Amino acid sequence: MISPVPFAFRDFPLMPSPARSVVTRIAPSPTGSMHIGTARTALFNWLYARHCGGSFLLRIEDTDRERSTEASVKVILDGLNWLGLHPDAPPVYQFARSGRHREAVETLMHKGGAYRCYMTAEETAAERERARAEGRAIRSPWRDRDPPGGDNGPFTVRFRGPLEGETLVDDRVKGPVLFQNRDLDDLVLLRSDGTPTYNLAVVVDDHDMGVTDIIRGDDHLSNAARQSLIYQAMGWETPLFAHLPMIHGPDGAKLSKRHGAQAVGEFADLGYLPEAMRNYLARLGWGHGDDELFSDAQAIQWFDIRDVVRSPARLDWNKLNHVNAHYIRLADEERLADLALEALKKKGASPDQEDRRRLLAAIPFVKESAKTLVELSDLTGFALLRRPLALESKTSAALDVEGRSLFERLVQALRQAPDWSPDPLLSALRSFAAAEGIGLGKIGAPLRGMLSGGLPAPDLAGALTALGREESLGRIADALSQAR
RNA sequence: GGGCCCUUCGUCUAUCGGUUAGGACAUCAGAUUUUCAAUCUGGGAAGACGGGUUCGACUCCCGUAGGGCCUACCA
Repeated sequence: MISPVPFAFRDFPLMPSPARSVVTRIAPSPTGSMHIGTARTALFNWLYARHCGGSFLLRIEDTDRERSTEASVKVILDGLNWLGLHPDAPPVYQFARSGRHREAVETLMHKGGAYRCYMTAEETAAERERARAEGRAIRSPWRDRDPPGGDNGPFTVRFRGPLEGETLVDDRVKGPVLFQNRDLDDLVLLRSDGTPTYNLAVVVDDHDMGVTDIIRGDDHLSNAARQSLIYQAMGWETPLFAHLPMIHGPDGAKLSKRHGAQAVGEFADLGYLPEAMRNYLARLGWGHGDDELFSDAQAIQWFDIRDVVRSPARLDWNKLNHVNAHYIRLADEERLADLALEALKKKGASPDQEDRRRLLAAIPFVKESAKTLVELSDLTGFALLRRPLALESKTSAALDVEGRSLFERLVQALRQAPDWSPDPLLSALRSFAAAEGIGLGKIGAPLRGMLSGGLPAPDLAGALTALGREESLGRIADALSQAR
């Protein structure tokens, strides 16, 4: 159970220019993890708000007291924070506003827009079955009954929707969508325990929060019709709707655990950078010509709700990896070192300052090829090994009498290098091979083995530089004496 | 069952009646080569199907098929 934190948005001047500044919101329910689709919806709301110079709000939809938990609220807050999508005001907790919701229902009852329904759970279930069989919406017998006198037992409050006519949802991504009012049922506004339901609470909160543009998943498209009716009954201006297609797994089915990841926290653990997620997610369902890799500033500048795609998209790990690799190359090396350190800790290691120093030295030589932070930390593993390294058999095999003397000469050549950095080291290696009349491959493989102990490593000059002069020569010396 | 939404290369997408249907990821071939990767060059790859409308349809309309959402005192 979460303890609601009351928040009055009147305290926060959200609309500096009250005229018609854009207000968007993300409204997740804290009932588990934060789905990647929710993250994308948040991203689009954020991009749109930023593009329009409006505000982006967060509302926690915790009216389901059974399923809402405080831990899930934290997951949402952490997820948005990690993604860098910071709301412009403290979160609104929906449950804390239930008094206001009841007040709205009260108003609606006075206007004749709602009524008490005394159907029992069994009666409702039976009516639902009948309605389904007859291919019509569920109807309550209490709709047109005179206000019942006496005690008829527990009741819900239902919306009295129009039986005729039609409701247009002029969706900005789906286009105009027409609903026949007779197909819409009288939804429950207040449960028999007096708590408000979702469809009522969204409308009241969105109105009170001044939300001008509702951008959400298209699983809410038909709800938009019901909600429009409530706005009208309340005499409130209906916001603009934009319903985003959903994100599916690589196989086109609803994205779930079995597709590798589903929650934003999992993507973080898998080693994806938040800026890569923003870029990739932006391209899922939205595009700006042929642009694939772009900054937040560009996305904000370019974002237009009219360019949002109508059809659902599938999560593509290959492309995500590609985008992530791009941002790893761009990332600051100190930051990457810290992130790689975290990845190491998650694997159970307990790296120290010396490890961080070695990591940082190696990162410039591996950041070009790492697709994720996990890979990045794997690729730097060779640098973290402590002397003496265990040699692979194929390495020691190359160190027979002849091999040892070859590498002793190589050590001399390396010592002559004017500077311990990639270019001089590479030319030292090349001219040594030429002087010996052998190919680089002849010395490359064993040398790599001596330096990395068999772990993946960058190119030779890079590996030597990453390790530094002392460590490199030390590892070679270890190997030579070991092979003796 | 009813209502609604969706359908361009394997994937993400461009096209907004007239294009050799473009790009990106993936894939294949080649180059490079000191493992793996990265990188470079090149290739293959698409309008679900059937009807219309039109001089001309990926683009507009209708139907079919296939996905999806809603149809809760969940959100």
